[in-house]
Amino acid sequence: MTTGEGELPGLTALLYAATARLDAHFAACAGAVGLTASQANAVHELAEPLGMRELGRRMCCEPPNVTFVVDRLEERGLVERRPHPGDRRAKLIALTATGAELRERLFAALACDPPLTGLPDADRRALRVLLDRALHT
Amino acid sequence: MTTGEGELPGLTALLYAATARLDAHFAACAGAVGLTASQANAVHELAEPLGMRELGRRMCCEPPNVTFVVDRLEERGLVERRPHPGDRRAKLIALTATGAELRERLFAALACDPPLTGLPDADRRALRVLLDRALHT
DNA sequence: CTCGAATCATTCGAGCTGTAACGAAGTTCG
DNA sequence: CGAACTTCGTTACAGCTCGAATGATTCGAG
Repeated sequence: MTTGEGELPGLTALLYAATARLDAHFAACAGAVGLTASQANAVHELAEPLGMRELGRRMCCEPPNVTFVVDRLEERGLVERRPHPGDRRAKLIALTATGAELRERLFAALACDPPLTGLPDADRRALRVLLDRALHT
Repeated sequence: MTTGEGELPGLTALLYAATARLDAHFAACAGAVGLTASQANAVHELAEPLGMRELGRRMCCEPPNVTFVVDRLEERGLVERRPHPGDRRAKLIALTATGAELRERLFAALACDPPLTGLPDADRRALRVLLDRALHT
């Protein structure tokens, strides 16, 4: 949550600040099309119909959460639960026409002025290398 | 939430992965002393008695949240609300003896094997520079 | 084929988080 | 002084998230 006392002061804070920037941009784009961040996360992943479980995997969250978010999207007519052919337990979540149109607008908003774009490519590459190293040690 | 389509693929994911690592360590340390991450965040900041507002500022969250978390800590006898001398609106949140002892154990846990420690100092410095640059552009 | 284990989605309970609105207390200014 | 504004903490409400438990279905071992 804060420093963690062990790395040089500031690194942790900088990492949190960077992800906060990313979150803010995503949430702002979601809000611009009338969605919450979580709902937008789901819509974002629904390029094609997915089972609840697979959708949860791609959204990086647990199944109950997917149920909750899909409920809200279904109430608004943006997605529909379809029976899964060949597995009567499972369901396929698919965007409706309205949902698909909204997904297009979401992507358009996301492409507009994303964070970290001011950083030169060389720096971005260096950042990737360092973060990758940090995560694999 | 995910890529954001505009930076090189992976940078966003790496940043989220890094902060997830930090969160996981903090939550694990909190759990080790019987606290949730938010509760531990509050305890962490309570080096001295603070007003609700100031505590919220340091925890990086809104006032209602502080009320909620302090409620739980107070129920467990880890903190107490004291009247603020000189401002009858405000309260001072202070650790009890039990709370202070638990805070010590929290810090001990946090110091034990923190993330990103395997990274050489040079890399850490480079990371700081790059993140700082990314945030100020 | 049948019974037990695994998997799917859901529900429940708890906690976290924010915005809006509130009453109480302090501050400012005519 | 007294009215208007601000600030303090709280409450109410809505949404997000997870772990545990549940019922339905599928799969696998014998």
